[in-house]
Amino acid sequence: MFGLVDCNNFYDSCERVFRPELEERPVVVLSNNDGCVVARSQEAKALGLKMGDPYFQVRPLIEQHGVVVCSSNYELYGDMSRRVMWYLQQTAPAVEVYSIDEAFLDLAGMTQHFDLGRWAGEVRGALRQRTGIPTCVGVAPTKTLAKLANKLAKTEFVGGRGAGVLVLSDEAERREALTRVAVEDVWGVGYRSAAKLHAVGVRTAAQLAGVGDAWARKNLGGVVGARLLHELRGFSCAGIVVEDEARKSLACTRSFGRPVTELADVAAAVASHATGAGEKLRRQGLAARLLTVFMETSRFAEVPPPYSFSAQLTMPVATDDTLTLAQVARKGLERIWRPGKRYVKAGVVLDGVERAGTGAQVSLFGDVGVTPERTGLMRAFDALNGRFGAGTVKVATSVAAPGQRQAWAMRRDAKSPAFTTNWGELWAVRC
DNA sequence: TCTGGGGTCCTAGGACCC
DNA sequence: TCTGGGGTCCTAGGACCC
Repeated sequence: MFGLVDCNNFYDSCERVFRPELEERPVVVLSNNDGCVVARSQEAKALGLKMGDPYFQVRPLIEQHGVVVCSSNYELYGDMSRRVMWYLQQTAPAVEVYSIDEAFLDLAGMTQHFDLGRWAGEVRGALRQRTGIPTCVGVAPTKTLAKLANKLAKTEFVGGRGAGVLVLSDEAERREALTRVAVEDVWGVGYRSAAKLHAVGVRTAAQLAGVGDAWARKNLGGVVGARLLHELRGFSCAGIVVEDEARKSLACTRSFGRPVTELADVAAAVASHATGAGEKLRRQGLAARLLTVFMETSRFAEVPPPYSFSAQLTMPVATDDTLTLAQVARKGLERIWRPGKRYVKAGVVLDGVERAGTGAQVSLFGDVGVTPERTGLMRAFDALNGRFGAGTVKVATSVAAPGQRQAWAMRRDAKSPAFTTNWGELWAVRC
């Protein structure tokens, strides 16, 4: 059996833990650059605000109803997520951290000894008490069914019914649950597949489970579709994946605060993203062999495609060295640079990720990349930024010329304090 | 004026290799 | 008349997830 623990309205719930005055009010959290709505409280959902709505479009509605607006505060959400995941890891035999607000639990072997419904209820209660975050739990024989059970548990819980837990333990319960979920709400059925399914009259998860395997293979992404049907029918096709073993790529990408036309500005952003990517690698003890640098123009402007330009470079040895990554990224950027365009986003993506130090090839030319001096330099770099704050030490090319504002800097006008990760922003309690 | 960021998996054609 | 099979690497894009 698999469990799926999913935090309710996660970003909103994180804000409410430290700002209880937001309780029962409509609240939205915006993406970087205050671009889109990415999280909504129940009250905000009731007003018709949708995931992904551009802020500038829904602003009148937000102001009309006095909706509280938060810029995204990933330091806070990341830290709250770690607390939730840590507790789950103390509690369940194996945990797959699926996203910032969700985890799959491997409950194999617990079926005979525990009442899983009761156990899941205790986990919910403990999480609420220890972290302040409300959750719902689905339990079922496959991951896809656990997601589906979670969805039903959440719908009932929000509607004032149910305990926030649903266990699908036998065939009758499984069949009944499938009839209550719309096909577009099944995990793995997106916008495109839903349209195809509607066109042939498939409306519910139960009907989807009954379509022919051949049809699914042809129309739902080949083997991906076939697996989906098996999982809905109760045959597990995917196990628990412990996160660290699984990481294959890693990225740092950002939209600019406003469109950028100069190479120096895009190059500064790219150097900053290469720095960020190097920090992520070292934090996780990883090194990468492939680096992709890309830049994009706006897909919403009246300019024909292409919108995206990228170059992938192979490094002689896997590296986690910021200066090497920044140099390689710069080389790639020069290769793809086209003047006369308004760029809105750039990024660095690392592939060919491996454990640092293991399996790393030795370069024929000896001194490429990993020297003790450079390893020491990076250690000092991380230590200084850790002690005195991110960005204390930077790559010079990422810094704007004296007196100039960074053309590409992000907008975050309504960010809450980093209540749990910054000494200067700790929550103040008056007695 | 203003439309996120970080992932996974899959496909496909051209260049190039043996 | 007749021109293989099996790879990797690169770029690009589609579909899906949270």
